Amino acid sequence: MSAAPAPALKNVKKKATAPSPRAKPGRPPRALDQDLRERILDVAEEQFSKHGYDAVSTRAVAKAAGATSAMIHYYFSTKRELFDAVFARRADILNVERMASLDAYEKRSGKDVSVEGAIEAFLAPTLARMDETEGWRYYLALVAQVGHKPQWGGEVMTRSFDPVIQRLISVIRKAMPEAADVNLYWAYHFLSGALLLTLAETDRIDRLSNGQCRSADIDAILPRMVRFAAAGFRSICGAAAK
Amino acid sequence: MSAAPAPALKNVKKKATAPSPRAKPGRPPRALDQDLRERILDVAEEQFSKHGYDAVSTRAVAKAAGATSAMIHYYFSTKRELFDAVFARRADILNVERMASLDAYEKRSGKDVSVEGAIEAFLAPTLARMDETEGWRYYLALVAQVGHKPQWGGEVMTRSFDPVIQRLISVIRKAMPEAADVNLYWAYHFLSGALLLTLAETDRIDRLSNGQCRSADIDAILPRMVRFAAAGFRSICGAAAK
DNA sequence: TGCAATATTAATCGACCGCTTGATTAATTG
DNA sequence: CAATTAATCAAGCGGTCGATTAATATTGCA
Repeated sequence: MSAAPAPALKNVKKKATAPSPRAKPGRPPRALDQDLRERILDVAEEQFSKHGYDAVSTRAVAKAAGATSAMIHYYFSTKRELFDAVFARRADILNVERMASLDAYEKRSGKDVSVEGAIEAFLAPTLARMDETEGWRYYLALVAQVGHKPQWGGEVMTRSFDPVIQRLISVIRKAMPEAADVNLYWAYHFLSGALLLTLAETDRIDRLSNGQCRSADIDAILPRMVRFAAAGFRSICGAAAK
Repeated sequence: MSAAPAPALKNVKKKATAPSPRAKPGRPPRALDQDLRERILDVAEEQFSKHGYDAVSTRAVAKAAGATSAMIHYYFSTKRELFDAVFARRADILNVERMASLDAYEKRSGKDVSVEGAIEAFLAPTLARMDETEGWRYYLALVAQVGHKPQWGGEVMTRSFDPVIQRLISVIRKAMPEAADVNLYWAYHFLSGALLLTLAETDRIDRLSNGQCRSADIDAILPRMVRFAAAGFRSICGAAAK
């Protein structure tokens, strides 16, 4: 029997949902670190975003966080679980905000729900984060990558974001009661693509437009994206659509 | 000095444009391969598409192609050049088709150029390929990944696809002479995102819509995407846009 | 103070990485 | 047939990968 508690935890292999080494206080014996843990998450977020999940080693994350690679496995067990933690951290924040934004819009608009209003309520919280911190920009670019990553990328996205998307569509449906579901979903698919490419913040559009568009210029993007998508929704979901 | 010709070629390091090991017959000594080379490209295309560039090893490509890893470096020198070869192969085909499609549309529509027509001419050749072979589907999903890949992803996309995009915008401009360039470029940005997410063929939309949308159903996608994007272009580029 | 849980490290494991080497095979041409 | 050269392989290079281990340092509470 080993005396080390952490390996003991690992040996039984993530049994239930959270093999977290956090203070699970039968008796909280020590000021749990929390600090290094967050630092690891920050660094992993940046590296995954800048280079992609597969191009980043746990060693590289450890070094940049000023820790050893063993610490990463101590707090997160596997590289994949480290990624999941990175992804979930801000997804939870974002989902709360988006839901609240949609709720607020629906409440204040009463029966006068508009497609523009719903889409704006959906997009604004996310895009606003791009103007906030580097960390949020790293995270959102990571979301864009994951959304186009084969294998488990799709599952991560579905698990994290589908509920709020269904909520968005339900609000839009109030603005267009005659719309067929298939068309609503296809329209969302197009909107989603536009959003993800924006979150990626590659400077493709900057170069293509010879500097006339700046991919970080949220104030320019948000109103245009709202109008673009709303017009798109109407054109394929509206009464005129065959 | 080594007797082996291939390493000798490598030692001077890709000097000019094409260090192709093809028969450059001062005296053609053997029935040049061409066969294995294509097989390697096919396999690399599939693996890069399915797992991502960084998750695929040259050894894995070699094994799946029924060759040794040395053969990959013999034909392509480095992993990155193998990728570039994979990417360029079908990009060249696609660009010729897209240009021809836009030319043909402009010619046959005369002065009655429409936004819908231009966008259709731009999208149709690409989407049609998705119904053709597995190879094309692998390739197009790879394009979607690269378009959201940090670091050198953006440069690869720009180098390969920017000319035909400028051509598209020039045709659209004929349909909307009053449109400001900034708006045209932002509108294309949104269209591009929608297209890339479609090419990725993750089945996110399939699950989200509970099977009502199928991401492989090009006949359903093309007309909707054309209408969606055209309405979007008009809404932010049109005379009504402030 | 002692004890048990947490936090951390250095060392290590086997597998795999991109890439290179030296040699061999096979086709072609003079 | 001898010279030439593309095509191929088995083996190996130095290095990194994710993950584990055993030992130790630190802490909070009884």
